[in-house]
Amino acid sequence: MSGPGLQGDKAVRGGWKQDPAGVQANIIAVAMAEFAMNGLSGARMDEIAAKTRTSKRMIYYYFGDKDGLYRRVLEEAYRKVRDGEQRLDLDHLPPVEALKRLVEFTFDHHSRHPEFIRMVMIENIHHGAYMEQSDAIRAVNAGAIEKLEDICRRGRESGLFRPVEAVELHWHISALSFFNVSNRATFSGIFGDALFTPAGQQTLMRHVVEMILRYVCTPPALERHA
Amino acid sequence: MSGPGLQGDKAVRGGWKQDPAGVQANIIAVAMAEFAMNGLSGARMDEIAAKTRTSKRMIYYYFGDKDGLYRRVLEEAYRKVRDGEQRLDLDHLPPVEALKRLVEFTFDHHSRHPEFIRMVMIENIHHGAYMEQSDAIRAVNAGAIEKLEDICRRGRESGLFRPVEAVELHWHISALSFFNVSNRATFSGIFGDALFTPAGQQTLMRHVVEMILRYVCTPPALERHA
Amino acid sequence: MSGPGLQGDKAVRGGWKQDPAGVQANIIAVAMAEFAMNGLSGARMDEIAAKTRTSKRMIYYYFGDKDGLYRRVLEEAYRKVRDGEQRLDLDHLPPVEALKRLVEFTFDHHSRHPEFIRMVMIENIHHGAYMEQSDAIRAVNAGAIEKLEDICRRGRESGLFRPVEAVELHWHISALSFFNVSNRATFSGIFGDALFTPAGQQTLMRHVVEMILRYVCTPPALERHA
Amino acid sequence: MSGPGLQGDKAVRGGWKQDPAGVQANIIAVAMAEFAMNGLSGARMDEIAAKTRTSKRMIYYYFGDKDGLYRRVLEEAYRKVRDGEQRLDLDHLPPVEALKRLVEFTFDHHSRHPEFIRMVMIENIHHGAYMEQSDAIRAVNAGAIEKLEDICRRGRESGLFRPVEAVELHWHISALSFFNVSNRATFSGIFGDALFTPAGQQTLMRHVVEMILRYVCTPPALERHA
DNA sequence: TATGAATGAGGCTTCATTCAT
DNA sequence: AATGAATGAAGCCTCATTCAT
Repeated sequence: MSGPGLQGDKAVRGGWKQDPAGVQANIIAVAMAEFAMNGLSGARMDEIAAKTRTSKRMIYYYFGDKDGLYRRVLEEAYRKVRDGEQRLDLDHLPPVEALKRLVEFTFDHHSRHPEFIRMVMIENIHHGAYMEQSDAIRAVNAGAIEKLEDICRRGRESGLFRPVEAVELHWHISALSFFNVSNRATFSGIFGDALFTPAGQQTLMRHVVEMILRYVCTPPALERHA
Repeated sequence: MSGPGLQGDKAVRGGWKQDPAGVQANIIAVAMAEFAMNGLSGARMDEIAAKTRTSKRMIYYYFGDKDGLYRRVLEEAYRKVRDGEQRLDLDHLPPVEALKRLVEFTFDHHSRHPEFIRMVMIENIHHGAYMEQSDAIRAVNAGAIEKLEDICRRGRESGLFRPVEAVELHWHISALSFFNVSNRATFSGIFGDALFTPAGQQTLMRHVVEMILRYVCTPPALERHA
Repeated sequence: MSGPGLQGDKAVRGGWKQDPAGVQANIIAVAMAEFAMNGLSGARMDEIAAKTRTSKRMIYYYFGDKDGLYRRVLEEAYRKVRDGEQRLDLDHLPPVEALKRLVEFTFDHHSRHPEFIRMVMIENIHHGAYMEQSDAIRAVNAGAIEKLEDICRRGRESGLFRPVEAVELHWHISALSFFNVSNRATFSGIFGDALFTPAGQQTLMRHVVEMILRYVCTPPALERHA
Repeated sequence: MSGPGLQGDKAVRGGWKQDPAGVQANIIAVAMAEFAMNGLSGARMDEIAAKTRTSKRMIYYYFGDKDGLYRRVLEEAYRKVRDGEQRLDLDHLPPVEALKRLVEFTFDHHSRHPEFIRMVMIENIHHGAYMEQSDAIRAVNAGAIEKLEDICRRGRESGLFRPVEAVELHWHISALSFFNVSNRATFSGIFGDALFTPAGQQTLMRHVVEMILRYVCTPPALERHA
């Protein structure tokens, strides 16, 4: 296999027509859509190649094989989501407000990035085997709970929060935000889609925020933010 | 064409060697394990047949094709889980206790039936397309929230519960119980598996119960059950 | 293979419920429709059995295997058609009239028995291999040209006909009558179906009669019968 | 998906080892023999592939599936036959001679191309369903009766022909020429093969020509050409 | 005579991947 | 860097037929 050397993120070079970074980005975007839509074994290399602006050969050239492509797409999915989270600036907000904002953001962000949710679902179907092989994914997620740890610390210091583990709190927030997207099909298939209309989602988000706050806050906080 | 008609649930008659119901049950059990393990396109009919006590041909005889088998397995997964829930007797418990028991049961039950969780994940990967075709699945799930509705009603009548929608409450309980199993691989891959040790799971369950109760109960309730 | 003994054409016996001859006739009728519709390899034993008033096992009991059933169906197809021809009484007609009637009858009869035409097409697709094995079919067709021989003889004796071979004349009549049914699909697909409307078919039949008469008759005959 | 785009008719370029046009032609030739021999459902893709200079996979690459291959083979069969007809130059002959030549050519051509006859038989067994889907086949056959129309017009203008429809005349010629090949097996099985020996065929062809001429010509023509 | 269950062989098709230029 | 042609392994499914009662 004669893979490429280093493919920097630098795009178009000089007056060339070639654009390795752009081609790779295009492949990844197309592949993410296909994997998210059909799963790992459900996605077809031919289909991916056809929707690409380049050829099948190039996919193998850049990513080695289907698994390599999948791994890279999974990495990018995490990267994109974590990048989005980085732009949240909560340091200047009081802890309750900050937590409220974080939950709202997570709930909304997940619902706006179903491909990410689906990539994670797929990775779980595969028992996390690909993520395990990828240092990049672990690196990308390293700072995922720093924000929450800061909020928890500040909340506890101000006496508004009970002592709760940041990781566990992240688990709660994730569960509610993730399930909302991941299980929409089956849940609405059984119980109707009232919760998934725009109005239903808004209410649901408010309630999720409230649930988290009621869980974290010492009793008096409830009155202030419900 | 060459499939069987309706196959009653009556199993072995007299000293027969033939046992249609048993053969079908065996196929379904094996197939559930394979589908849960590998997904719909990931599962192999050959593999399923090999692990069966019968032959590939019989799978097609009874279930038509791979999709037909999958649909039937999905049905059975739902049926098994709902049957388990039916055995819960909460009517004699006061509402807070009943809700506590229901949440614990759900959390525990889901964690004890990962194949069910995985079948539902897979069905969601497929956008709920197979469930949509199955009247049986809708029928099986019809009574899924009756218990919860009863608890909510009793809780509100006794003044202990705020008014909450049973379906939405079911959503919250499901989200927390489902995510615990469905996303275990990726979550522990990123944040470690502390939450998934036996001790971690017990703590988590307690916290999930508390989260639900804090959400549902009018303030004084918290002291009584936290 | 434990085939049946003699299955006489005698139908229902005494007060029995069983009716071997009727069952066989039913099977043959169904099978003829299926073979005629789909060809030998295209027809499905399951499909045939399902449309029968009996079971698959009985088909094998009576006819041995698929080929045996096919052979028997082919025999019956020939028998039915030749039986129809026997009912034509041409002896009392003058030869030109008799020939005219025979051609009209053949053309019409073929068009009314497309299953027969299709069975013969199918047998030709199979290079006549099954007919070759069947003494019954040869026997059934033995007298097929006696009528025509008689007409030719009478025509020639009366000076109205040129000397023509009865077998060859049969060939001409068959060709025109057979093709009309056998190639209807492709011919009308290419050239439209004007020739196959009721009006078109009537004209065509008149022209076929004329063509045969012009071929057979000494010149003056034309004026009399065109 | 993974099929080729349009494959130009340009064959081998330079010193290539690859030869798409040649490979396709080879597949078509082999497939035509197999389909003609065994029918559509009777033909085996494995058998076809084995007799090919390439692999089964390439058949699917170029033709999609068995039906696609069959359709293409049917197209080529029609194309080959119509191409042969195009090479007939009848414009310079007087109409009676031209018609005679055309009938002789058709009779002979059909008997020299039994695969074509068998493909058309098979297509009729399938009720013309594949031809219906193929614009190519309709296109190929578009000009099939132009020659005959010209002959009829010239014959009528010279007073030698009665007015006859070219399409219907084509039907008569086709019927006699087609049946000669299509029903040879059953006809000779019943009536012997005297008509199908070389001598028998020559006589038969003369008689078919005579039959057509007698049908078309005004009376005096008969003496000149019988 | 009758029937549902069972079967092995073989059919068609698709997949990710590599080659040749 | 790029492309159409080519491939082997393996997938799903169907068929005529027989068994057991």
